[in-house]
Amino acid sequence: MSSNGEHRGEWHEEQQAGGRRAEAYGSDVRAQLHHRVPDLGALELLLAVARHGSLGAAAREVGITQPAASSRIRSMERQLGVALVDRSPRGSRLTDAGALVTDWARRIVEAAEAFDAGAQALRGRRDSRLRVAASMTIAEYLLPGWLIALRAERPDTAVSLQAGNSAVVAERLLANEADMGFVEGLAVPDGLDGVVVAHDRLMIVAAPSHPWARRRGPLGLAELAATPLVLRERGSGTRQVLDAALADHGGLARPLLELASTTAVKAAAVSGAGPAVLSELAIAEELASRRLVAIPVEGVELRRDLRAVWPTGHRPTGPARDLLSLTRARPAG
Amino acid sequence: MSSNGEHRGEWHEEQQAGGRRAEAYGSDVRAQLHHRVPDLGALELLLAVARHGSLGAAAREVGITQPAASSRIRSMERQLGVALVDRSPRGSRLTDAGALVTDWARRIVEAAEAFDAGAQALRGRRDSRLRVAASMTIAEYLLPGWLIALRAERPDTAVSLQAGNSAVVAERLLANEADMGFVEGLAVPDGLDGVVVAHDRLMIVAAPSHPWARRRGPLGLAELAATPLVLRERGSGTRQVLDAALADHGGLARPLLELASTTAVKAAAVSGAGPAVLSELAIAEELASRRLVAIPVEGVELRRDLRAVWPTGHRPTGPARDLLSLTRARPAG
DNA sequence: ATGACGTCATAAGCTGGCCTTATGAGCAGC
DNA sequence: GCTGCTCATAAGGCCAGCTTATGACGTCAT
Repeated sequence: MSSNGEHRGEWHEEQQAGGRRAEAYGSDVRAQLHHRVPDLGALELLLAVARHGSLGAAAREVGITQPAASSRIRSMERQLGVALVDRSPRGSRLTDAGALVTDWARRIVEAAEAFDAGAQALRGRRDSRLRVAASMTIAEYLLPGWLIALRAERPDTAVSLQAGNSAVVAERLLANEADMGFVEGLAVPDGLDGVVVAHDRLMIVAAPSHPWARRRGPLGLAELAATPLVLRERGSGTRQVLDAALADHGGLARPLLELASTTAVKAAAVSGAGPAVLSELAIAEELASRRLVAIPVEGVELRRDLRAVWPTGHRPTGPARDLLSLTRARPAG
Repeated sequence: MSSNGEHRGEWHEEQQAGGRRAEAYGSDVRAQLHHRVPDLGALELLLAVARHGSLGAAAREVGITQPAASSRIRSMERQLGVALVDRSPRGSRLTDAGALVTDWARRIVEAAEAFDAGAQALRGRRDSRLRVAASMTIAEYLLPGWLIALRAERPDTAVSLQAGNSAVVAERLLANEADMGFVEGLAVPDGLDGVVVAHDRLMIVAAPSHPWARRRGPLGLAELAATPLVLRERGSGTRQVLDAALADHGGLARPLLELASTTAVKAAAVSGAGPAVLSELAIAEELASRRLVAIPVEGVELRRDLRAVWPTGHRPTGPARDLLSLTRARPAG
């Protein structure tokens, strides 16, 4: 957040043209996503239609009446300008375009599920059956998925989440204010036991337009160390790992940009500011869609262990064990 | 969806104190995501608040008034049961929980952007400046990201999209009803030229609970061939590649399940039905969150080339070239 | 100190979207 | 032809979210 506020800003100037309603909305109402994307309810309904092959059945699933579903799908088709379902007296099937739209919709709904799982844990009461404390990276990228999986297996487990750095996690666990913790970093904090549940690899990434994206061989360490990069600020977790790994290669060059959040670094890299170093967790989607390209580097593995932790001697039991078993890394590489 | 719905409900009971409503909706209203997840407009507003550090400024960005923003954020906090922003007379900053929620929200908004980019192209008129024909896999997973990137670089390029198999893509191109195509598969259709823009690797995946997820070494080819898998139906693109690759190892065992869509295969695998074979594009997120685990296999690379194609001799120019340059794979492996 | 400008909150009123119920029409199978 | 499924249309109600108008609080410059 913050920090990447410059290469935007061209476009919300005209929005305030001022005046009343018609003007207040400005001429580019449609710059807002939610005017062009159906709301979650409609998307859920569409997925239900895809599953059931019937508007009425879908309506029942989402708890509305058939006419409501009918009108909602219709207005979604109007909004998108695309026919989504073929209606017939014996049911409704998705059109080809509808199938595609449904797939895209599913991604939104999945993201919403992760949001929900996370938010629910964040609100979680102290009396939850499973109180989790986790580092930011883990809470942000991994935990929602785990919570969804946990919910699928043990629907009655109420989870609460507290996010913070390793020290906070340790403190919570030792004060018995959390049943299980997740930390990233090189060592297990004092007083805690733990197991590695995953590895977070730091990757060198660049926009596809960057020359490095066209290299033939992997990057040499010296070259990496000599190139100004987009980085998190000194002191951050990822920066520590990076500094440590390159210490005996002369250390890093002066950064091209130092930004305060993972998101800002990512945005800078995507927009072509320069090569950046980011957790693979943060960039899975950008890699898949080729908004970013991973640059192989010779001779370093910038790995960081992600661990589940608990107070020494108190192996997790009950819900905590359920969660742990979901997250266990497979032993081999 | 479904599955949960009981261990909550303490706190938005009172929101609809009204009598009849409660019944019309049925008792498990809250099973629906959109009752627990703020709508897109609210999420966009939250992101704007994060960027600007001020409710008023955020309100201006999204084109509403400050009181509207204030009330919207507040009701989002009520809905989630979590304080998201610290208000002060000199601005508003996200709380820790708010930062986390904002990160989760960003994923939803990004998915919505992809949806929007795709839907817009799908609706696109024949007179668009760039008419694209693409295979399903590419249209589903890759194209939205490319379109977002293209829009960022050339905001005035109107794109239209037609999805279909290789034959359809070829036909469109040759009839000059498309300016550029994308196909997956082993060969370039007759009459077309093309370049490889990406590689789609088929991966063997299983739920983390599956024994294969705990193997030490990679899987042998023979063992793979002997194990019933969850697969797409015979004739599908992924199935062809798989059958070809394993032909000289005795071919595949009888499938455990044959399903009609990638989504269905994925769902079966995640739910632990058995190991499945899926495009890496389809499972990036599941791998990152460990809902699925990739099983390394000895001695095969199930690769499939993804190519940009055009009628022989008509190298892409103008908008088509812009798009192509976004998608170009880097030469090395 | 005092006013100007920034922040956010509260109150009252309008409106549009989405829901409901009630009804009708098309097609399949006994 | 009846029964059961499908979807569509019409009329009416309610609520969420918007607007404008106002007030209170804090900071900074005069």
